[in-house]
Amino acid sequence: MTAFQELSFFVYNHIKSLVFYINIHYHKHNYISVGNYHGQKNITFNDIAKYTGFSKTTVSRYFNNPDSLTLKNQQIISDALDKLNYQENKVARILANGKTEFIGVIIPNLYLHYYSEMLNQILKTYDTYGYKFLVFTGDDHKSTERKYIQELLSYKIEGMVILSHTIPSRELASYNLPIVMIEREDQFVSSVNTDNYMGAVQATSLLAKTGADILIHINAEFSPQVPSYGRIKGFSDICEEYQIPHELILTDTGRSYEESSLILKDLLEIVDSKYQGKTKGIFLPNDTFANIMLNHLIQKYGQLPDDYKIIGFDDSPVSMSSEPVHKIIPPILINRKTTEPSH
DNA sequence: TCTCTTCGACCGAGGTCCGA
DNA sequence: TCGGACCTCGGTCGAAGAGA
Repeated sequence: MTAFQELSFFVYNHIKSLVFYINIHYHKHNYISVGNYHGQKNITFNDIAKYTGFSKTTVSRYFNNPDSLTLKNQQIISDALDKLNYQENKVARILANGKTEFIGVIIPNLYLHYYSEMLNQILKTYDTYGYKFLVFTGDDHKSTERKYIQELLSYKIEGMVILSHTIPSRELASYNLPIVMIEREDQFVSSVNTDNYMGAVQATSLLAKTGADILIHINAEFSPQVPSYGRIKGFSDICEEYQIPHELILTDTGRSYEESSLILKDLLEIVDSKYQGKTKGIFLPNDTFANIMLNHLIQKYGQLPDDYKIIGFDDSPVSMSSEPVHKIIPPILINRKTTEPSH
C-alpha cells in the first residue's frame, strides 16, 4: 500500500467512524442528525411553519416566490430562519423536483496533467452555472467505467462529461442524457476537441526549425476516429511533405505515472543509442510525458543536452450543449526553452 | 376580482404493519 | 412467508378557500 493509499484509507475510516458515532447518538437521544454536530435537530420547513404559525407551503413560497407574501410575513419568516438557524436542504429539493444539479465526469486518470487541469477547469464552472460534479477515474477499464456510469445514473445526474475513450459514443448516446466528450471518438454525442492535426503540424514545424537531424513522435496507437490520431497524422504528413528524417514510435504508454516513466526511460535509451551524435527532436503526446522525458535526460546528463529538443501537447477546452455539436479548439503554439534552436 | 394563504397530492425507495 | 397498504423523509405545485 502506498503512502497516498494509506492516507486515503485513514481519512475514509475516520469519516466512517464519525458517521457511526452520529447515528448511534441519534438513535440513543433521537435529536441529532448528520450535519449538525451539536445535538441540535436539522431545521425543516415544518419546523419553521410550526414556529411561525404558517403552513410549510408559505415557507416554501418565501424562498421561491417571496413577492407572493406580504412584507410583514416575509419578515416573520426571515426572523424565524435566523432564530432557528435554518440551513438549506438540497436533498429534499432533489426529492421534490428531481433536479440533482449533478454532472458526472469520467476521466481516465489524474496523473496526467492534462486531465487534472481539465478537471480543475470543469470544477471552476460551479460558480457560473451551479452544477456539482461527481468524478470517477476509470483507469481505462471498460467494465469499471460502465459500473461508474451506472452509479452516476443512479444519482440522477443531469449530464456527463467523458474524457475516457473505452466506451464508444454510440453506447453513451443510448443513455439519453446530455453528454459531452472531450478529445474522444464522438460520432453520436457532442464533443469538444482541439485541432490535433494543426497542433501536430505546428509542433513538428517548430522542431524542424530547431535544426534537429531526426524528428521522433512517441504516442499510443489510435484509430483514425479518435481526435488524438490527428497528432500522428499531422506529424507524419509534415515530415513526409518536407522529407524530414523521422521516426514514429507507437506503443503502449502505460496506465500509471510509474509505468509511463519506465516506458519513456526505455524509449530514451533506445533513441539515445540509435541516434548517437545526431540532434533529436522529440514530439511527445502531452506535457506530462514531455516533463518525464526531460527529467530522465536531466538525471542522465545533469541538464538538457543540446542535442535534444523536446515538445509536448496539451489543451483545456470545455463546452456543453444539448444537441450533438462538435467544437474544434485551435491550438496555440508555446515555444519554451526545450525547443530553442541549436547554436 | 384580486391578493394572500392553505391544503394535500406528489416525488422514490425503503421500512413497517397486518392480513391471508 | 408473501403481498399490499401505508408511512417516512422535505420540499414543490396546482387547486381552492378566505378576505379585502
